[in-house]
Amino acid sequence: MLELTISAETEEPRDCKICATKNAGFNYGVQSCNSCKMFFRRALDTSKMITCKKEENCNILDPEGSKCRFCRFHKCVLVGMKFIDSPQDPSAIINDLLHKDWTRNQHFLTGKAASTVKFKDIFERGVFLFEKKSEDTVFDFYEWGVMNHLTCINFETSLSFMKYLSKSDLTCVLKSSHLLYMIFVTAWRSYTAKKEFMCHPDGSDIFPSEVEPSAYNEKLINEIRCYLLSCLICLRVTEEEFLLLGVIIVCNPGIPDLSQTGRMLLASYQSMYGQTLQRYCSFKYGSNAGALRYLEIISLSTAIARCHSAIANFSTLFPIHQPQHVKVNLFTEILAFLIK
DNA sequence: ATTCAAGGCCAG
DNA sequence: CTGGCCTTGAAT
Repeated sequence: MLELTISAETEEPRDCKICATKNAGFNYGVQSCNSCKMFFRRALDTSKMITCKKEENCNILDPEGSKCRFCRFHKCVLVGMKFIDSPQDPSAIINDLLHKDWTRNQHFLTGKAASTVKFKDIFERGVFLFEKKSEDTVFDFYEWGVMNHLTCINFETSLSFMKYLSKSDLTCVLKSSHLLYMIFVTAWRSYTAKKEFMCHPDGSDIFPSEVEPSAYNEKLINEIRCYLLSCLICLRVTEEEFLLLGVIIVCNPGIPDLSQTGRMLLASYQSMYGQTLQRYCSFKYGSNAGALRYLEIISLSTAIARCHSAIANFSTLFPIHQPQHVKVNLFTEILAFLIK
């Protein structure tokens, strides 16, 4: 009787939660064999993309599916393997973001989109090719807009957690979060240039020149131009706060259509960046004022969402009020895809 | 954590 | 078919 209970309890739960090998140990917080531990460690180490050649649902338990690195890695995540070293050094995280953001801004200020860029390539994973633009190049609204999209997407996809996401999850993230992030970047850029309304680096408008402001509700136009920017000015947002809130927005796990592993991955990274922001705030403002400050910065995302919704309203009204000025180009294609 | 031999995969 | 490169799992 006693013997039966022991054998029943000791044999089953010892299996590796990923590949079902007997006599698994305990690694990364999960019952797992040594091979899966090594596999997981290596998958985290490499900066290379891991992809599935089939449908991203290979069965790790059958010998055929067990060869798929993507599906094995995602099963590791699914059964709960911890993939973030905790706790992370806040200054290392911030420095990494500073560097990525600097690169984004350089591309935006000095580059132009390569002529080969097509709409269908934009939301795929990969590095965009930017060409140097000459000193005397003058961008119109649409050219600034395309560069803003491309450089922001390039930044977003360069974030460390993006390489873990499946193709469809990557598309979900970009489709739901990219425009919010780009709006925030545009407001930040105008804020650092000490402007009182949103504009491009050369001071040109964030509306196409053919837009006739009097055809629209003045409140709507002002909301897009000024509301978010006035929040940044009012809060005197620092660069670190901008960078961290930016990634917190990009790794929002609450967006629709994500796979379960995608949600878990994003949630962990969002929490890591959130903790970094908390620690930054309490370091900079003291622990009491820091807690309040953290909430103020987080609540900026409401202002970003408000601007986003105003832009969505505007782009619905534009073809109604000024149908003769509707254009089809790369910028309007991207916007239509994001707002639909 | 690092090292190593074996096996798989791809290009020539 | 062959050689080189990469991944893997077990041993150190």
